[in-house]
Amino acid sequence: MDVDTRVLRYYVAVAEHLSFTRAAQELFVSQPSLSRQIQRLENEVGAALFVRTGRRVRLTAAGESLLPAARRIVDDWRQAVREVRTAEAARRKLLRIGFVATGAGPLGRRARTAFTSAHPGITVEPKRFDWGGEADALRQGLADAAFVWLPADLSGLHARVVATEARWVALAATHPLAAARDTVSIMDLRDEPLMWTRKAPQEWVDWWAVNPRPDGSAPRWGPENDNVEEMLEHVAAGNAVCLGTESMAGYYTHPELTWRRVTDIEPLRIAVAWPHGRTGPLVRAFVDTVTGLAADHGEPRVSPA
Amino acid sequence: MDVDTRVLRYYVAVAEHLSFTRAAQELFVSQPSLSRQIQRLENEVGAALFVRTGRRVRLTAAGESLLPAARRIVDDWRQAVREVRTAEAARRKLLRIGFVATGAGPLGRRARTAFTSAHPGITVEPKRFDWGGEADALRQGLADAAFVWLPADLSGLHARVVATEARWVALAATHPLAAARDTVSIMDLRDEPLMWTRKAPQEWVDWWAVNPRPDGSAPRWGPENDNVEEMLEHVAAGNAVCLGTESMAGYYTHPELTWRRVTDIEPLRIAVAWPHGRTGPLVRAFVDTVTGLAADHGEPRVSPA
DNA sequence: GACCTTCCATGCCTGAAACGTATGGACGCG
DNA sequence: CGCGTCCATACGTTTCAGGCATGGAAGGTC
Repeated sequence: MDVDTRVLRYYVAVAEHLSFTRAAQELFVSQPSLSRQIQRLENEVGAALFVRTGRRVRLTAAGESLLPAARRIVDDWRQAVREVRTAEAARRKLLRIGFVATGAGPLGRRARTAFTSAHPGITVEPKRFDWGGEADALRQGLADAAFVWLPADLSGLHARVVATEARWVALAATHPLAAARDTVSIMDLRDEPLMWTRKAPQEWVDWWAVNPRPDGSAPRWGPENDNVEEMLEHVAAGNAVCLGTESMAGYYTHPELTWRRVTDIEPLRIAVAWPHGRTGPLVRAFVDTVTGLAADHGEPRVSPA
Repeated sequence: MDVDTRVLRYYVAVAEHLSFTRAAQELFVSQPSLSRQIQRLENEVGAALFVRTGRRVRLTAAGESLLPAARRIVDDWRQAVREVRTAEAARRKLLRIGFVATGAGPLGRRARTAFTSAHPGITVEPKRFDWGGEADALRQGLADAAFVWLPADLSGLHARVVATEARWVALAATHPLAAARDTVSIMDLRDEPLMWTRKAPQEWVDWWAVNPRPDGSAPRWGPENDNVEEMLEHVAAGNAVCLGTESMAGYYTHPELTWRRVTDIEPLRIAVAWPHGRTGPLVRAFVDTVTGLAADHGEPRVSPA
């Protein structure tokens, strides 16, 4: 009689991929676990939802008819939670700004101070998320606005690009390249194990890793991590190198770490983003503050993608 | 990010009763467990849903705003599951008839055989439920039609009273009343421990127990049970007596059990019931079969309550 | 036709969470 | 000022989702 929305998400994912294996990868669960959850659900509703015939999976009539309800419930709950979280923040006079690592760098701090002096009653609450988490945080109502690092999934969001930052590479202080060069080329990093994360989609990881490289080769992959601190720990320990932003080179100085500018890869584009739908006046005011500051400093002002 | 519809039902129940204790009773969970679940939910959505101020519970603004979504999701899922179950039964050419204990007695069996000969391709599947479970089974799509023992919660259902049955009492074969009387009065049972169940609502239990008694007294309560078999085991063991129907006196004969007619209490009314909304032609045909047979034998034909 | 790959299901173990019982603590009432 | 009511917390138990290892069936290849 009862279901968890998690199970409904599983069901929708399998229905969309028509594959347990691929759905399990997308959902970050093991394939056996997913199989069992679907079996449980089928048992609960008293009908098979999928026909598994060897290497092909397809929906049964029951599976087709239940699917819209599953999507509806998942979306309904998502939206309801988002609204409650947003309303609660508004009630507490909070403006929650999501970001990753250094966010928009100096622009973020300038925006925060400018906004605070213009709206003295409001507390601006910076909220740090794991790699690729800022955009989801907006969709889940965990932040009111965010500095999103592109590329990112912007569905359900408005976004304006407000800054770009050159990319740098972090090396262990003892790394040969640190001594040899003031700036490096992406091809200098050909054989270096590069950090990656499973928190962000593949597209995001590939963009950061410059995959494929200009010569068509693939990067060598190093350890996985969820956020800046973990990443830099690995780098300082000499297990890998990582790409980051110019701001990160300034913010995360560390005796065992050396930053070098990478000259021949495209810079990071940073957008200020906020969710679709009714947004409070504070969000609009913050976005305007950011875009105003960005324009003053010659940053591009771009329409949403 | 995820919720179980169970938790949403808990939330709705607390919101309706504005009391954790009473909601817990209605939900058949302990009050501490309910408190924990609500806390979890509040933590999940990031806002208090209730204000607990000593002996009074009331909704917060967040609680008010989340409530419609919670109701919507619970109902949505209920309905979706009901439709899938019903469609699956139709696909398998099944007509599932819910009942409790002996259902409508001889009328039920006559209806079944008549229906089966008129619809040879259809399998009629009798489905036995625990006390008070027939009506819920209809709402949950676990049966297509049912013989419902009144009083019952008929919300969401159509119902027609098709039979009445005199009530009898079951006694251990060794019970003094069994030897002394051919029929008994409800007041003869004043001091006998009477069976009861927590599967059915209080109103149902009270009606069966004739509570209050004609003289205003309350029954003496004996052990709890979920269905006929459990009930009669207790009675045969001499732990209690129980009220039942005339059919039960005929169906559940047992060397250690004696049945006696109770002369001075109102008979059981039995309705054939089916869910609101689109129903297949089979359901309608079955209902017509039953009402036709009931009319042939002089049973009342009554509109829904 | 035998082999191999692919993909879902099953068995087994582990960790988290939901439940119940017992108990604490705050408020209202007599 | 005790007493009852009602929600929260503590603790032990059971249930269940998750991962890993493995089985078994379907389809493709040589």
